[in-house]
Amino acid sequence: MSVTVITIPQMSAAAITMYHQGMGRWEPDARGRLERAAIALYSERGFENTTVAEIAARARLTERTFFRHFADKREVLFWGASALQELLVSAVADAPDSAAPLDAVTTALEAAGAVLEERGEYSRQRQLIIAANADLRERELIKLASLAAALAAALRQRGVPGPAASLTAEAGIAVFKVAFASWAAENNQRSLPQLIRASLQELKAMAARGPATG
Amino acid sequence: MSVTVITIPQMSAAAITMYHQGMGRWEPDARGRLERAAIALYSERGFENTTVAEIAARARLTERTFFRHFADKREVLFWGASALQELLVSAVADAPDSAAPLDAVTTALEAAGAVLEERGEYSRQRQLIIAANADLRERELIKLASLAAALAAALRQRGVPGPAASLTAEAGIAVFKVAFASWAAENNQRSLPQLIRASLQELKAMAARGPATG
DNA sequence: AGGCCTATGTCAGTAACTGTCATCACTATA
DNA sequence: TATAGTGATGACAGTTACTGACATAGGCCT
Repeated sequence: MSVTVITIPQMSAAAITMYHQGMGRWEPDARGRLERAAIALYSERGFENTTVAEIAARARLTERTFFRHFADKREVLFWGASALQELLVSAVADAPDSAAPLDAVTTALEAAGAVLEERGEYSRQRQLIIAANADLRERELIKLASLAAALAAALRQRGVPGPAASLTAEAGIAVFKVAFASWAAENNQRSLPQLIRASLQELKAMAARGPATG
Repeated sequence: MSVTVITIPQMSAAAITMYHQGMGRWEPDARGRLERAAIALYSERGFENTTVAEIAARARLTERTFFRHFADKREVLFWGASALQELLVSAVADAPDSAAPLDAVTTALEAAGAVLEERGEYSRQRQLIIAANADLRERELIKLASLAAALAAALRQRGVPGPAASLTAEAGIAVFKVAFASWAAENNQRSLPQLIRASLQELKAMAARGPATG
């Protein structure tokens, strides 16, 4: 049983500019080179048909160095999720006190959706890679689950009781999933934040309907 | 790129009883022996600290045979999910036409919950193993996602439009997750179906609240 | 009797990861 | 200015999950 902790090597900006003056020991931005090489290869020939050795070779590095930067072969596509998670959590924390829990979550998701839409090209390419492979879909789900847990925690900070917080967060993620799927499917007819709002309305309508309401 | 299809070897009941009369070529119920060995070892020393070779050895079989019965090391704990999924889907299909989508889903989940509660001891042991390992949690999430997809398809059969069906199914799964977590946490104070009903009520209340209802 | 079927064994191979130690440009300090 | 770190990478061996190909030998059918 061993837990590997990944520390991200950082090369100073000075070192990067100095390299081209012949000063650096290594070509700069190893992590970025690995990431670009991986995404290119995953796109070209698929995730399963790409070996870590090939990624490293294209980035002019060794396999060992790949695993120093990324915990595993999948994580290349997911390490950015933590930044998005922080964005979401602070958006929920900053929502006005008057906002209902579900609305606070949805507003936060709209903001995140806007960010994703800025990186539209990258987002779609990444989504294609993930959709094509079962292992990657697994990883995506656990990232979303972690997002839901973080949102639930943020809601509890706002005074929402435990189970309601979990349920609201999970429902918010469901809203996001459905909206994102529509966005990826249709060709930019509606923006991601718009789709998120629409999906939320649908959730509310669905929950309100039916005989056994209380 | 290769997809391995697992065909489950079946030994006839006759062959099983005949074995103890010295007739069979192999000890019977290889699959069951592998499953029991795996669960025992996962419980004793954890999933990561158990090798497939050890499981096979305890079951008096080879590693290769393990992979003929289970697609991978995790699948031992999840192959039963397909039966549960079929139960869920047919319960949704059989719900009365008058039932609202979300209520049809929840009723189905209550039935599944009752089944899980029968296997209470096994369910809890399995849950402990899964909770202790990230890879297993990933696998569980994708099984739940597949369940959600199957439920959504069943709802569409009932005439529920696409996005609403997805959203209802996802919400149903969220309800189930929260209820199951409570059930595993508290000591049999409330039954699983009861907890599912309570969780559903909470979802409905949450969706109804707030200013931006329409 | 002969031949097919099936569950398992045997064995060799690939590729994802991990641990350990060496290297050597850069940096801080004496 | 010598010297002692520091940090990112390389080199390399080892483990383990998984796959493919072929062998084996009971049971069954004709």
